[in-house]
This record gives sequence, structure tokens and C-alpha cells, in this order.
Amino acid sequence: MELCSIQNNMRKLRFNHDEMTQQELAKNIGVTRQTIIAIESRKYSPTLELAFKIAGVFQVPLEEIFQYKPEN
Amino acid sequence: MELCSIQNNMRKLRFNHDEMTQQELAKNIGVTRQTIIAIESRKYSPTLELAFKIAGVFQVPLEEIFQYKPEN
DNA sequence: ACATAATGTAAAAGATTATTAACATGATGC
DNA sequence: GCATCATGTTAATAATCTTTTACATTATGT
Repeated sequence: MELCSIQNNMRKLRFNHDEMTQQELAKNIGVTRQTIIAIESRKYSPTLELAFKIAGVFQVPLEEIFQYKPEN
Repeated sequence: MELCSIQNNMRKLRFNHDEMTQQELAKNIGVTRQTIIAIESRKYSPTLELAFKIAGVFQVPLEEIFQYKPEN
């Protein structure tokens, strides 16, 4: 499976935030669960706006969640 | 004209980096000049990957270039 | 055993971002 | 005046991201 070039630790963050489910996170940022699944599994990377919203939910800097790895 | 919800100071950064032109920036990150124009004028926001590349060129944290303003 | 919740997979349609191409303007230098 | 460079505008196409829908798997609790 093709992976996108940006890593993330959303999954870890969800669990560290009271085991927030994909559904809850999705609702929080106003997207569908499919989008969360796709991002977590690196099927594709989110838009910049979505990335900011996710960082907002977990209250961490964007770059603490997403890391760009050009080589992948 | 509709503005996207993410502000940026690419234009300022270009001028502070030896007055780098849109064309040079575009070439640096591997997109067309149209994409730079669209982002600078907030016609739309870049993908997360593109945002990282731009931050890389100017060697500043992503959030120093792009700011999310939900209210716009 | 059964119901429920959380996660996973897949495919088509819709929305947004990026490219390509063509043409326009203003500034600069020859 | 003319050529060149940087920027701007528009429109059509291509690529990528998001939604919608439907169904599968695994774990948990009753």
C-alpha cells in the first residue's frame, strides 16, 4: 500500500487523551470517521486546515503531530 | 473574493529572503507559479505537504508562516 | 449466544487543490 | 520605443482529499 509522505501520531494522541475514539475525534473536528482512518493509516495526508484543527483538539503544536519525511 | 481560512506571510518571507521571486520559490518547492500566487492571495490553502516544503525553504516552523483563523 | 462498540476495507461521487496555457499590467533598463 | 522581468487574471483540466454508503472483524458485556 502506498503511504503518504507525512507521518503522524494521532493514534497515540487519541489514546493518551482518555482513549478518544476515531468517531469522537471526527466529530470534534467536523469530518467523517473515514477521514480519520485514512489519515491515521497514512493513506493520504490531511489538508493544512484539517491538520490545524487536529492540533487544536489535542492542544499541541502542529509539528508535534505531523512530521514531513520526504524520503518515503 | 472568497478567502481561505488560513493566513500566511509567504510574501513577507520572500522579500526578506533576498527578494526571492514567486518563480524561484515555485521552482524551489516543485510547484508552478500559479500555486504560489493562489496561496499568497489566499485563494486556497496549500496541502500540508506543500506547507512543510515552504517552511523548509525559509527554514522557519510551519506555524510561523501559516496561521489558522477559523472565524474568517 | 447475542448485542453493542470500535476499528477496518472498499468503491463511487463530491469538493478542494494544483497544473497548464494564454494573455495583461507595471516597472526597469537599453 | 522596445525588450525583459515580476506579478496578476482567467479558465479548463488533472490530481488529491473528503464524504457517503455498505459491509466485515474483533473485543466487551450481559
